[in-house]
Amino acid sequence: MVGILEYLLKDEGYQVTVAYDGETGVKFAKEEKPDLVLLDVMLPKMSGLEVCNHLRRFTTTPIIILSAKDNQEDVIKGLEIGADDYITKPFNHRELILRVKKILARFDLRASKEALIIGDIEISIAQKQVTLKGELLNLTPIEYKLLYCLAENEDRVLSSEALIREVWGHENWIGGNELIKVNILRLRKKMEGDPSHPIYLINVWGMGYKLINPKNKS
Amino acid sequence: MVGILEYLLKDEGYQVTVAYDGETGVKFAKEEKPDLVLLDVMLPKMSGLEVCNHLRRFTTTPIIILSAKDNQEDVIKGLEIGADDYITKPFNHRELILRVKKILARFDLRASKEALIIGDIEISIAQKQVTLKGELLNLTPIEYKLLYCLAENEDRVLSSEALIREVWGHENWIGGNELIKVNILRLRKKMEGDPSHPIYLINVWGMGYKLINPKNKS
DNA sequence: ACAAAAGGTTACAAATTAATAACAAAATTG
DNA sequence: CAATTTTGTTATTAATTTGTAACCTTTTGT
Repeated sequence: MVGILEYLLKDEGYQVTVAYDGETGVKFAKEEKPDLVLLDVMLPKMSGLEVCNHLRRFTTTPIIILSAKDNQEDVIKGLEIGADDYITKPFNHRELILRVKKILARFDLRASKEALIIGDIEISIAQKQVTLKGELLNLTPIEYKLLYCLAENEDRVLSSEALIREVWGHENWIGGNELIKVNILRLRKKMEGDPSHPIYLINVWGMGYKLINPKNKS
Repeated sequence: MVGILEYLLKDEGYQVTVAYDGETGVKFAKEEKPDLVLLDVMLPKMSGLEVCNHLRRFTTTPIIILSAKDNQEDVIKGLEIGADDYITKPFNHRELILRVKKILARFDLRASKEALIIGDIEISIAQKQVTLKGELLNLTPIEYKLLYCLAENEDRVLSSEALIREVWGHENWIGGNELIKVNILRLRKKMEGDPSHPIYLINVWGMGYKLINPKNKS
């Protein structure tokens, strides 16, 4: 049974950790913080319902319960305790995958929305950090603000004046053009493969700068 | 249909307000701020999905979608838009009540976890104690609060200002940056193997501090 | 082609910021 | 109330960031 599930899920590209009894299951859940728990109600050492109850004390990770078709009571108890969905055995393989996907999609929605993504650039607002192709860029606060400001206005050209106002908060054109030039350069050095031929941070002559997704042809 | 639902829910002790079309539904939701919204996808004037979308603009109230069994597309769309659960028609009365209870319980739960776990750190809220790899850390009240605050926002960078507000309750930026620095140092001395090279309590230059689980590669 | 304007690059000094240590005030404890 | 612990303040040092200015390159209009 565990083997089938493991095979099915890994085949879909998920990373799977298995436990053969409730106790180790809870332990793994604590350690690894999975995105989803698949839980059989019939388990050695600790019943699936106990496990479910236990998990809910320290996490809101979605839990799907697996139970025999003739054991609806446990399903109902499980949902009461805080499980998110259930599947009855024997189950259709496709249905299982579908449910897993659905639940994950639902819970994904809450966490995301906290990032701006432009091509390979990901700006995590919560972490105040930027990754490029998964690698962390070590941006300074000014650089971060500048990039964030441009990212919010993807494809739109922002004038130096506008940037000075947005990023520095200077109303009176202090620092002027030099400030922009240097800091754009600094950003490019960190995020462009070849800073002399930028593909993300583009200058429009006489107008200002814009951030683009190089994969969007236009 | 509406009648059945109203009867079922009132029978369970819930206070129910009904609306027969999307527009008035949204209006009521704005006015009465319900704890839960039950939403049929087939509605006059405004589709259930539109209503869902609209509600999500001003509230995080849990939303359960009702749809016919042969209309799974709308369910998926609904979940994408931000619904929390769905029930297919025709539905089992007991199941409906269960789902409602479960959703309400989950949204209640957020507040009342027993422990926060981040890597090897376990913060027992009831006991106000912290263990690292099972060993008890002797934290002072301020240190505990600081760690707790950071743990609640795992991975999220908190600025010194935010921490001063959350931990000390000072609105007026009293104590300032120094206070944070020193207390971060004190925490690190107690919980980091090598306080000079922290693996949990990380600084992001110019931004603030965050607590991370070093086992989560990212 | 040439000058003017705009953008790119480099180098450096001033200003911030973080880590750390030492000390004094305040709060707890017995 | 004295002793201990906790907490806030200040000072020092090292590292990092940031603005400024000088200089070079590209674009544009004549």
